[in-house]
Amino acid sequence: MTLGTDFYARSVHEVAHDLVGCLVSRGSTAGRIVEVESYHQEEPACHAFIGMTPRTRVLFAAPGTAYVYRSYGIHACLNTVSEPEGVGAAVLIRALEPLEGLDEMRARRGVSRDEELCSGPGKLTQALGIGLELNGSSLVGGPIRILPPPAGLASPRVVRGERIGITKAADLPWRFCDADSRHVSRPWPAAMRGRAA
DNA sequence: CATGGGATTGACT
DNA sequence: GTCAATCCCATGC
Repeated sequence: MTLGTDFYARSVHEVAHDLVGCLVSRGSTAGRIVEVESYHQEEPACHAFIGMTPRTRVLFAAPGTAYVYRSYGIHACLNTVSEPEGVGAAVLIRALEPLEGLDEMRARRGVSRDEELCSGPGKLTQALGIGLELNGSSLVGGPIRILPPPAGLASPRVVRGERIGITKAADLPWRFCDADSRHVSRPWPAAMRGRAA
């Protein structure tokens, strides 16, 4: 059913790549992952770079744990803790294609267009009703569930590029997008969309 | 104990 | 394109 612990206990970049096309489900809402970014403790843009503190504790927890943090004092962002336990690494879920519970999402978001519901890390947590209280919860049988891509559906073309909105280590190509989705937070320049990663 | 910054968003010029 | 809102927590005195 949901992706298991072994799926997350790998290189965080492989996990990020493979998460594109998977489903995120919470309550009666669900969406398909179309954009992610990977973060690793060895690199200064990662919250775990400073080591284990009360704030970063969850990043070092068991693979398959949800790391939810507050961004700019306003938004919640959802990550999947990856790599073996003790390594601080996670994949930030940046955008979804809404699939189920669209009316509930519209009510929570206060907008109606499908493309505005989950096209950003702070937007999708609001649309799915994910708050800081879910920090540290399990993605393997917890209130948030991540499912493999529906059988029979073509695998997405994944394009790779630089991460968005960070000031440190901004040159690392650790952002992964569905090249053909209209639901990403920032559309890729058409010229760069030609080749899959 | 005070201060500063941030993996964002939406409104406005 | 610019900019403010808003809060947790790491850091430094």
